Amino acid sequence: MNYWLLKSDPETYSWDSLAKDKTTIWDGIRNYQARNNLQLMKKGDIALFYHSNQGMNIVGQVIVSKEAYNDPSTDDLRWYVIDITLDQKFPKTIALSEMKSNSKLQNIGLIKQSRLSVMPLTIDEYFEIYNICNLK
DNA sequence: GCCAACGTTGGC
DNA sequence: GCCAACGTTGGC
Repeated sequence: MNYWLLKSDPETYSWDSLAKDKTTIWDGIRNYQARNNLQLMKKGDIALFYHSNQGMNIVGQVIVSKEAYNDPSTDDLRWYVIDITLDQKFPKTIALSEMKSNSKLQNIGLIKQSRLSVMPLTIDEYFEIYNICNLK
């Protein structure tokens, strides 16, 4: 089991859209590093869902429901997609500013490489965020 | 709306 | 293979 973080501009595809769809194809990745990460994702892996530009916070988590396959929205065989399925909306969100000031989260791609849209998390990083988002 | 960071493209 | 020019992303 591995842990990931997926970034989405809510103007393009928001958590609310996923809440209606339940499962969606994660397409449009046109960056090699993000693509390489996509290809490493296994069915059952968990990904935190981050809203960029508007919100700038983590709102919930999803499960990888189908592993990487060729992006059907293009003939270009370089690009891949996965399917994700809604898992859980968090009771509490965590903002980018909170993550930036959390000493345990200084190495996550969100902070170190702000343009990367698919990135791995360590187990410790994942649970640090998960626990904050589920605090009573 | 601005701009830093970064990726891509194309001329040489 | 280098690098300037350009485009895009995303935080502020």
